[in-house]
Amino acid sequence: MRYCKIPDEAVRRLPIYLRGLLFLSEQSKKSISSQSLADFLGINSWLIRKDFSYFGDFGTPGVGYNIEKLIKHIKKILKLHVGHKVALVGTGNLGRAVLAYPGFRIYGFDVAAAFDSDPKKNGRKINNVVVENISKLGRLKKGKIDLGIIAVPGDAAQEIADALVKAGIKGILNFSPYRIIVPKKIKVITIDIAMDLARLPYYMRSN
Amino acid sequence: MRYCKIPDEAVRRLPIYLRGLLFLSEQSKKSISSQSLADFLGINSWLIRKDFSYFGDFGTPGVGYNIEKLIKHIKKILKLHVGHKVALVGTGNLGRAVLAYPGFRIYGFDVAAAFDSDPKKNGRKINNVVVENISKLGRLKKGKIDLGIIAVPGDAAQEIADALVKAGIKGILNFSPYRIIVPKKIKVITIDIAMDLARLPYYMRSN
DNA sequence: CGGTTTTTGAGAATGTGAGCACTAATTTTA
DNA sequence: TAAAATTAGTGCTCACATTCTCAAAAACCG
Ligand SMILES: NC(=O)c1ccc[n+]([C@@H]2O[C@H](COP(=O)([O-])OP(=O)(O)OC[C@H]3O[C@@H](n4cnc5c(N)ncnc54)[C@H](O)[C@@H]3O)[C@@H](O)[C@H]2O)c1
Ligand SMILES: NC(=O)c1ccc[n+]([C@@H]2O[C@H](COP(=O)([O-])OP(=O)(O)OC[C@H]3O[C@@H](n4cnc5c(N)ncnc54)[C@H](O)[C@@H]3O)[C@@H](O)[C@H]2O)c1
Repeated sequence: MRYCKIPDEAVRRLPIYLRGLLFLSEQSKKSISSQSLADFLGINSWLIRKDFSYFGDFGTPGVGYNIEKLIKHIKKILKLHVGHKVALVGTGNLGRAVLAYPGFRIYGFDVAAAFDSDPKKNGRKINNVVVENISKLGRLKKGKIDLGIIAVPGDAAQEIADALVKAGIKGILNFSPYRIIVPKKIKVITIDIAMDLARLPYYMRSN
Repeated sequence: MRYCKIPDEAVRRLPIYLRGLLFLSEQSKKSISSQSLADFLGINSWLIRKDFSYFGDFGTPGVGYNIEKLIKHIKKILKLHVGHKVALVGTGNLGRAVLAYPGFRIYGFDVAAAFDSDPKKNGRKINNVVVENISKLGRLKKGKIDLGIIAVPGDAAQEIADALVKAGIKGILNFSPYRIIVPKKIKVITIDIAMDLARLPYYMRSN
């Protein structure tokens, strides 16, 4: 199974594993069995073993997986072994929450630039990042920023996406509920909070 | 295929359809073909037809689907035909963004209560909702609130989840990156923004 | 009113992932 | 050193989801 293409669903789980392993690493644990990790994360042990086996032999039978080795490898697969700079567009309520959130750092992300069209917001400093005018977005190219977060109203999302692509961004995290169209080589992940909330009642038991 | 169980993946798409249909309805459109809807939403037409066919015959060959009828039916399936009141716990950056967001209303949600443990935040009014002390969470039962949103730091998420369940909540939207354990009949949907961002670099083309 | 176009709905084929069971490898223990 | 215990790795099966194809149904048009 080695050297296979990693299934999308497994890729989706890798950040979960990574967060758990980083936590264990901080506690100075050296290795862990798939069963213990399974109990810790609430994921079946065989699924963990299968996922890990997609990218090579890392476990030692009778012992488990070397945590540091695994962290390094998962980071490499997710391309998180190098840090990434992120540009945020839209410093409204959600955008400010993103700017203030320290939790992106464990994955090596640095929200290094922020833009807004509202002149009243330009110049404000949030978490050491100065909010620039949206017209400055083109200058991104020099900054080694390769990811963008869209937190503007839906009807502005497409034009911002176009601008980000033009500025050389390789991936976009989109919070707006609008579909955005980009060149095939650019990956877009959309988080639509209202939509996720909307499928919650479906699963409610009425009892 | 009528009266079949609807696959989870189809349920995940229903809110997308619903949003699109509500938009078209506002434009006074009466009916739409699966192909036009497909172009509009960026989803394949046969997938739309298959999803709709899970819950009955609604289309008219040669014409398409009646928009109002479809909206009503999708709402019923998602149990959105009755409005839902939502309790928010944690009025930090993300919580405040949720409170201020008007977009939940199209799905019939009303964020009707907010709680925080920080006394400095208690009593503040955000978007017509007064932030109450977390100790008041138990009183929820009288308020017909059936959904909860967790926007507290990860290490407090489990205790809040327990409190929400005790207060009679039927479903939880969890923004914290921690796993929370609840009785089987309670549905939890977790949105982990950092994790979604973390799998973006994987898809980056290095060209 | 009959032929043509549009469009649905369902079944078949294909692809993908989850779940399970078993094998093999390594360590621990007697 | 040999047996037992632990644990990783992988092949197999089943369920589910996507994709494709096509016949039947309805509307439209001349
Ligand atoms: N806040 C939530 O809970 C929530 C939930 C679901 C979806 N969303 C979506 O997330 C996005 C942001 O939400 P929000 O609550 O932060 O909205 P918001 O109105 O608070 O902020 C939007 C920000 O974008 C800026 N902006 C508008 N047009 C712009 C443009 N063309 N270029 C640059 N900046 C521009 C505005 O000045 C404002 O600062 C929206 O698309 C919203 O639909 C938010
Ligand atoms: N902001 C983001 O962009 C972002 C991204 C990913 C994940 N998250 C997660 O979302 C959650 C909230 O994030 P945030 O940025 O709003 O954090 P925040 O620190 O701004 O807000 C947390 C709020 O919870 C309150 N709180 C703490 N303990 C509590 C308790 N026991 N009961 C009630 N209230 C309590 C605090 O008083 C504070 O108001 C966190 O779990 C965070 O990890 C946030």
